[in-house]
Amino acid sequence: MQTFTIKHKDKKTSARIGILNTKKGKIETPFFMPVATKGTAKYISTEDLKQMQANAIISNALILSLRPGTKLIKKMGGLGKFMNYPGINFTDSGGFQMYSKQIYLKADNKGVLFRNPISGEKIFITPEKDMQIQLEINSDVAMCLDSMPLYEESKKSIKQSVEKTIMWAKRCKEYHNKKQKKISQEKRQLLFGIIQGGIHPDLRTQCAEKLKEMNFDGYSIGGFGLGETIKEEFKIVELCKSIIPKNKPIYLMGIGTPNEILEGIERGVDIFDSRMPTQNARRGGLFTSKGKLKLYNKKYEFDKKPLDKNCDCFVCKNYTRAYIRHLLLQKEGTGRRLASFHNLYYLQRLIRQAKQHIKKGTFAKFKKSVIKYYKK
RNA sequence: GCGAUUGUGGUAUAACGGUUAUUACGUCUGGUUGUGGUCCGGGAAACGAGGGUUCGACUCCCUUCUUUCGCC
Repeated sequence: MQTFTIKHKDKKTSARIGILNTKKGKIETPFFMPVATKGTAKYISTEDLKQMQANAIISNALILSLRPGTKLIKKMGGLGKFMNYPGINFTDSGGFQMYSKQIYLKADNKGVLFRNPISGEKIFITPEKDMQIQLEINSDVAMCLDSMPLYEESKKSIKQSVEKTIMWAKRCKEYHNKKQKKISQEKRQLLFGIIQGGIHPDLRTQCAEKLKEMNFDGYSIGGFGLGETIKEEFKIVELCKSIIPKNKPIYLMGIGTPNEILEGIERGVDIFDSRMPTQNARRGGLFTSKGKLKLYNKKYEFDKKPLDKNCDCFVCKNYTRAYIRHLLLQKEGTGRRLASFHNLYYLQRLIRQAKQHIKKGTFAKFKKSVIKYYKK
C-alpha cells in the first residue's frame, strides 16, 4: 500500500488530487487542517468538524505534553479517541514555538530549551523526546522537530537553523523508525520532514536535498507567514516542489488565506493549516465569496444579511451579520463559535470547489475568480 | 431654607498658576498565517456656566447652576 497516490492532475497547472493513507484511514488531498493546538479548534466541537467535513486537524505535541500531558492522552487511547474525532490527527513538533518569546529560551545542536509557561520550569526537548511525545499522543502524522528561523534573521543565522533542522530531522527519522520497527506499514505513524531556509533559494535547496535523501513520508515547507511577500513565498514553494519527488505529499505549514491556499494548490501543494480562519473569526474578520468582511465596522450594525449570501453553512442559513457582530463585540463564546465555524467551512468548501475544478480542468479560471477578492 | 460637599471625552479617572490636559473601558478604524491564549496598532472625543485676580486660570476668588450628605 502506497502512502500517497495521485488521482488527478490538472492539465494547465501543477494542481493535483491525491489520496494520503494513514493508520486512521485515507484522506483526499488537497485539504486544509483547522489548528487544534490543545486538542480543539477553539470554540469548535468535534461534531462541528465533522459537519464542515474537516477530515484532518493539527494539534501541538509540545503544548499537549505540558497539559494535560502524554500520560493522560495515552491512557485515553490517543488524541483521536480522546477527542472522539474520526478524522486524521496531525501533530506539530513544537519547533514553531521557537518564535514565541513567551516560552522559547534557546537552542543548541542537541535540542531546544523551552520554559513551561504553566509551572515556570525549564524543559529541554531533543528530537528523540519530541518523537516519543508524538508517538505517545498517537497522532497519525507527526512532524520532525525543526529549527524555524524568523524572517528578519541574517542569512548566516538562517543557515545555522537549516543545519540544525537537517541534523534533527535525521535523528527524528532514526528514532521514529527504531520505535516503530515492529509495527506493520498500515499501523505506522507517518513522519514528515520540514524544509527551512527562509527566502534563500540555496538554503532551501540544501535543506530539501538532504531531507529527500532521508525518505520521509511527506515534506513540509515551514517558516512562512512571518513577513515575507507572497511572491517570495511561492518562489520558494516552486523550488521545493522541483526537488521533492512528485509522489510525496507536500504540506505548506501555517498558510491559510484563501488566495495563498489557491496559489499553493496551483503549484502542487497538498496540505495546508493555519490559525488564520479561527483567530481571525474571533476578531471579526470573516471570509466571504466577495472577500474579507470586517464585521466590527459600524456599517454592519443593522445588517440583516448573512455573513455570505453565497454560503450554505448553518451560520449563514440562520444568523444575521448584526447578531454575530453583537455577539463578537460582547466577546460571547457563541459568536466566536459561529464566526469560526463559518470561516472554517468557507475554506473547506473552497477546497472542495477547487478539487471539482481540477477534475474538470477549470482550476486556473476558478482560482482567478476567487483571488481577485483577496488581493492585498 | 441652612451648613458642608462635588463638578475634567460616552463612563470612570489623573495632574498642574505656564506649549498639543493623563490613563482605562467604550466608540470608530487598520492589522492578524505550523495559536500562551479575550491579541497588536492608529483615530475621534473633555476642564458645568458667567464674572474677577493674574503677563497667563482646568487650577485661586465670587456668583449661578449641579452632585451628594447632614440639619430644620
